[in-house]
Amino acid sequence: MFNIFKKKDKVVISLTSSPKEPKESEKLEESKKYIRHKGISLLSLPDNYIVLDLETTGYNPHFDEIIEVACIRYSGSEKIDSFHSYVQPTPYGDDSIHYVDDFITKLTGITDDMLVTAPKFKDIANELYDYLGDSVIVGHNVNFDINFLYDNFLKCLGCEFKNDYLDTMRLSRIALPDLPHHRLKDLKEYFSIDGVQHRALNDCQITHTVLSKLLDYIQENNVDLERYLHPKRFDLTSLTGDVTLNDPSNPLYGKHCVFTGKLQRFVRKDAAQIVCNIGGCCDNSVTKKTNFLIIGGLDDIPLVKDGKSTKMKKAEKLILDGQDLKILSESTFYDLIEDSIK
DNA sequence: CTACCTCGAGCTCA
DNA sequence: CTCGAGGTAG
Repeated sequence: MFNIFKKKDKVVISLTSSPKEPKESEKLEESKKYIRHKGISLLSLPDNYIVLDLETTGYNPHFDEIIEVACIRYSGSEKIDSFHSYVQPTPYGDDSIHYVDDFITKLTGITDDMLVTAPKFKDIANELYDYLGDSVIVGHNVNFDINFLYDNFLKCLGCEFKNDYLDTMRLSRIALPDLPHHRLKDLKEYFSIDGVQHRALNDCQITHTVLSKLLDYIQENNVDLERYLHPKRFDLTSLTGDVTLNDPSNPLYGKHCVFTGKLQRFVRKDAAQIVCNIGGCCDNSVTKKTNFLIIGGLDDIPLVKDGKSTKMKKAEKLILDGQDLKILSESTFYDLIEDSIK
């Protein structure tokens, strides 16, 4: 099985510009050069994949550098082979050779001595690039690693790193939403996994164990990944009210309601539930059936310029056509449902 | 109905 | 970066 997460495909055609093109579009081309065209974030795996981890001198791919890289290739749950190398970053300071500061040494155990004889990234770039091939990359918050690799491959080889990837942190947040945190450390404890953290190869092993535990859990508990692969907006028409709470004397009873804008006191689904309990019915768009349009705040919402959403404009037109439709302010709406929310 | 955009909140990586 | 809650266009 091989799911694909939908993503806007911002493919940029490069270098077709002629010298006579106006400045405006040249600037656009220029800005596009800094967009990373990465692979796709997956939620399930093909048979072959590579677990990867980097140690770096910091968080920022722009200023910081890779000091260790490790990968393990798997076929299913079986380890095939691995790749490991220290990487020598550019030294800092004067005479004495310093590659990493105390904080990073303390965190990772990697010292200047270990990097003196290490290859630079450009020396391993080809071998690593070939090793990774077009395999799916697995890692914890793997975007971090992908971004470092992307920049380094681009710089050293002039090519983009476009491999698809699976992020165990994303998977964990979906599978175990009740965990307070989803750091690798937390999952290591949660699943009782042994091993010292912050060494690249160890972290690969830990990440792989986390991965298989998560996949087992997802399998056993029928976790719905489809929802994240094809996100759907909540369908208000699917709501069913509690009949015992129906209030035939309420003006909303038996009427069709639509919301626009952001409500102060509720998310829309909860407000819709209240309407349904009264005995009303909620829809997602203004139609010939609509009796009430409830207006939340439109200020923050993009594309609503003149203070009127398209729902509001449509409603005003229908009212002119004689439809039994009233536009309610948010506070009027609260007055109407007051009795039902106790 | 389906697809895609946008914003803010919350979080993890060395 | 991802998700959820809002929007629009076709």
